[in-house]
Amino acid sequence: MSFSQEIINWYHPNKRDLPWRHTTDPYIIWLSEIILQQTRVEQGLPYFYRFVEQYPNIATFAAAEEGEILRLWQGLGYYSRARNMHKAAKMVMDNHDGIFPTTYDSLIKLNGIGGYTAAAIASFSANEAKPVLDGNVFRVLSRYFGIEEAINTPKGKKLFYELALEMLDKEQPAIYNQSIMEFGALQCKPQNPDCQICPLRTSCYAKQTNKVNSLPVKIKGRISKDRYFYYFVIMDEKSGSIAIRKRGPKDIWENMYEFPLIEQAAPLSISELKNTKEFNELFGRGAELHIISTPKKHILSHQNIYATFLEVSKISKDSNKKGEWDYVLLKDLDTLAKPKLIFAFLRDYNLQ
DNA sequence: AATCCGGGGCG
DNA sequence: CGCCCAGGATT
Repeated sequence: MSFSQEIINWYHPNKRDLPWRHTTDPYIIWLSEIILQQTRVEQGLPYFYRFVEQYPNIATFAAAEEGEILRLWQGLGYYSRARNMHKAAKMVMDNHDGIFPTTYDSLIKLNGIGGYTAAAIASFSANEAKPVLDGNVFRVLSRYFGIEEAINTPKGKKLFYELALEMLDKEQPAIYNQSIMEFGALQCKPQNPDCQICPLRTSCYAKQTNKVNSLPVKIKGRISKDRYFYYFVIMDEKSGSIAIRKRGPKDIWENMYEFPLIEQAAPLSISELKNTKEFNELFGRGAELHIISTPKKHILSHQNIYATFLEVSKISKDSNKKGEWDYVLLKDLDTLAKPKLIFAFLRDYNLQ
């Protein structure tokens, strides 16, 4: 039996019952595919339900404010996905008459949709014969066929794409694409796959040559930078407000909310912090500082953030000249999209 | 071609 | 701690 047929035969009795597998609505499939980018099914599932309920169709999604979408996305990470979805939704309303496209060539032009997602939506919603190429597919193909070319180089991606296209069952691309991804997720897992029960074990190159743990090949990487954030909690007791700022572009957490901060490349003591030019510009010389929490390590894909939260009082009257922050009522804080680091702090210190 | 962009789970 | 996850955009 062919590789493709074996994969499909494995799928039917072993597949998970996932909500986006009960529809061919490209909008619903789009929601699920963007949520699942670099995200495990179990982590994305609750977000998928919330988005479908809040925005049941493309029109309601496009009509929402970006901040509202970001707030619903809060905690899931890679927030450019949410911002790009909003742009894509508006593009569908403006350029496609509100009808979500189902062809690969139309989909690939939408913000946040690349080769993988375009192939996924086109095949799942309209059975277009385009192969998906995600982490699961790279792994299954490299192991089964013994491809030692790195999966994260242009040369490797081209090689794997050609193989993926060759293996694609053109008669049933939707089922085949689902099958090979599910096979990678459940059977041909990254770590410690149980090859003894794999239906492909006798013809699998990696299994037969004992290379399961060394495939796929991936060029290393990921040097993490250390950043030290000193967050200032400024309460206005009379109005029940707290100081908040919105992050700008070209850095992490674009358009999300946090406290006023001073960032350093190296750790500082509290007295050193008070003597910085930045501190004086923000608060003036008479301001008082009290540590709320010791440095908390927050790990992102390319950086380690060490965040210290400090309470500031007795700030001078002419502080905040540059409008670094706004005051927001504590009761309204929940409506703003905040990174995990911030909303976890608010929760832990009962400010929310 | 390389780097950036989150957060979580697992061994 | 390092690796990986239904990747894509930017430089």
